[in-house]
Amino acid sequence: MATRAEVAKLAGVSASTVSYALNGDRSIKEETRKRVLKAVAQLNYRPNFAAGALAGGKSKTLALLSPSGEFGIALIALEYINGASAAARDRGYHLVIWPSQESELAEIQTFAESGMISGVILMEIQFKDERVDYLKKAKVPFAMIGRTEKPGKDSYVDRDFIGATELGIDYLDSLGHKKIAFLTTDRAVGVDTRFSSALVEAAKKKKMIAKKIQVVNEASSGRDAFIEFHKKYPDFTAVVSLNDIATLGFISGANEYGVKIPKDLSIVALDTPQNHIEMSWPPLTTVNLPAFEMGAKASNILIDQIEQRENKQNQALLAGELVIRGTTAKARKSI
Amino acid sequence: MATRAEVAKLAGVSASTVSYALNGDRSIKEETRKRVLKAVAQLNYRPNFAAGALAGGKSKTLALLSPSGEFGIALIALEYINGASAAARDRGYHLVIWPSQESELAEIQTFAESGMISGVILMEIQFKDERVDYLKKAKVPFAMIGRTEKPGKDSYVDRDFIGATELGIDYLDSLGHKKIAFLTTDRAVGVDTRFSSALVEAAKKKKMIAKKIQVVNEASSGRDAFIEFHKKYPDFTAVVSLNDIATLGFISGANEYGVKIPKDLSIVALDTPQNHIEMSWPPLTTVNLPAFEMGAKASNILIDQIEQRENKQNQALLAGELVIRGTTAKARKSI
DNA sequence: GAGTTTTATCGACACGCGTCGACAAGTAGT
DNA sequence: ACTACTTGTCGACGCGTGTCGATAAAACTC
Repeated sequence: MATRAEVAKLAGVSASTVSYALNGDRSIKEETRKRVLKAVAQLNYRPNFAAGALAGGKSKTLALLSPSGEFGIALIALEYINGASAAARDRGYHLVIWPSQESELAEIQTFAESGMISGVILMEIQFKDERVDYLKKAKVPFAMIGRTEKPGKDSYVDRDFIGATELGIDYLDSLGHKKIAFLTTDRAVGVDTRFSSALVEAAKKKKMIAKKIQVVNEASSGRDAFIEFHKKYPDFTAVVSLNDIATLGFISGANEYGVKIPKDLSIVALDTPQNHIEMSWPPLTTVNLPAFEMGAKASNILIDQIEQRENKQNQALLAGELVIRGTTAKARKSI
Repeated sequence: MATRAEVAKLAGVSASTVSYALNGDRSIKEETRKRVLKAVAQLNYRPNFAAGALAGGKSKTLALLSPSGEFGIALIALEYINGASAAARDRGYHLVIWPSQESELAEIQTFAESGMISGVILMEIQFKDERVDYLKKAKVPFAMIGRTEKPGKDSYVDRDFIGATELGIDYLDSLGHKKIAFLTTDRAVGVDTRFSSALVEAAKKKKMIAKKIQVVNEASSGRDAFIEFHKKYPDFTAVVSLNDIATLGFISGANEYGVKIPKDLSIVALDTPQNHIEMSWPPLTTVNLPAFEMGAKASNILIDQIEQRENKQNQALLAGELVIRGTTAKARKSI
């Protein structure tokens, strides 16, 4: 592999000039720069990663902390990872996946100090999240996908819950649905309640009746939810789901009981990653979760922060778009 | 962050002695080593990553090439990533996710040469895979999850197709199923045919009738498959599925047509990642795909290779285990 | 006990880059 | 014409580690 010195020789300049020509930290005559770039291309030169990190103290590597649950990384994480990884690459950074237990939190700091890592992306943020507190104390730059109860000035990317629910509700309203139920996992006050309270608000605006059905993140729970729904709200015509896996179970339940989707019952899913949509039949109408974009945005925000562009926006909310597929239709005339 | 020099001073030895004490490349008096380790612990010293890479030419970083399909990283990839990442960490390595287009293949080589990457893990291996050819030519160490038609001495981890299908078939046999269908995506000769031909063999051994139903990797295709199955093979009592997503559609179809699972029809899925199981109702009986272990094994094989432990086994086949859940029961008495 | 090998340690250097200070040449202001 | 900047370039140094050669001490050999 070519080194800086070789490029310098070929271009007839000094080694440091090559550096400046490439990084643009000092003014360089345009003609010289061109000569350098030509030499770079000719030799297929690429700055040595380790040397750069050593000399400059910048590793250009981001860590994505993934709380490894029972099944490891959560499904949705895939698209975050994809987005974050692609955006990082576009800016000359790398993304390493860091399956983390809580016990390993201290390790992150050590690695950050050892130059391995420039910043951290966190997912599955809790209302109160000790990881956030820790990283702040340790002065490791970080960005969240999701947000804590009071994010303050911390960097984050999150869903625009209000926008997303309104997209779904307004669409159901336009189809004539007036009595709906919604599936949610929220138990106590926490991250999940952001969605359900936004939904209640949106429904109220449209003068809909919206009843809550509690689920957990399992297909079987979705099926139970259908049974509950079927019994308690026989005259309801639509369901909004805030949990992707339960949705699939819910549809199974409907199939099982002979309730036709979308003729008898419409379903809109609000928090379903792209990859899950292909797994349902009929294909789900969703307000899609722009997970790829969220991951990408998280990377960009984090890199801005690392590079000290403090003027830049470091918080973002993304709503997603309504994508009409096969689980919604006009409300059947109410009984 | 503490440096090697500080550790040396505290331990009362030279800097190089610290190196040798930690890396064990030269003999060190046991007492000295202990003193060094104590100092290391005391200062919470961790060798600077970049410096190590620069001096030693070893970056201790693995790249996992993920062919970014339509939806980015494939679902199953998650567990591979988890496993590979965890195993890498245990051996002091890092795993970066590399969303790759074919066009970027050359980039990998450059990065490998620039010291950024020590080796590559490949997934979604094709029978003929140009990436494999490229990496071999470029002399970048690599390991495959899956394998090419003729892997030769290349490192790989793959499923034990024969073992996995036999587990599934033998179980169905023990339940009295004698006429089965199987869902598969194989069209031409390729990776997918490994599974179906193993299945045909296993069925023959048990004197079962096994009919093939062609699907593609979509839920709707699985539903179509059910309809085909229902019409063509009304007296068949079991289905083996080799495609996870189609399986879910197949079950939807069964629900829709009032065919009760497992009473009327048993289903065994052979290639279903853990994360998909939770999405079906009833819960799927599977021969589980040990994806985490496969990822971990791939890391370990690759690291062995990078560190030149050539004596070690560099190919492995994993069968998985039969996990009985809710989609299998004794065969209904045949008509 | 002289010669030889082994063990344990040290000092020095190289890896390739970022960046600071120096300096020559050019430009602007008076 | 003198000073005061600015622009463009270079040489030198340091980042923290791996590792080679040298050396002193210890352990064998006959």
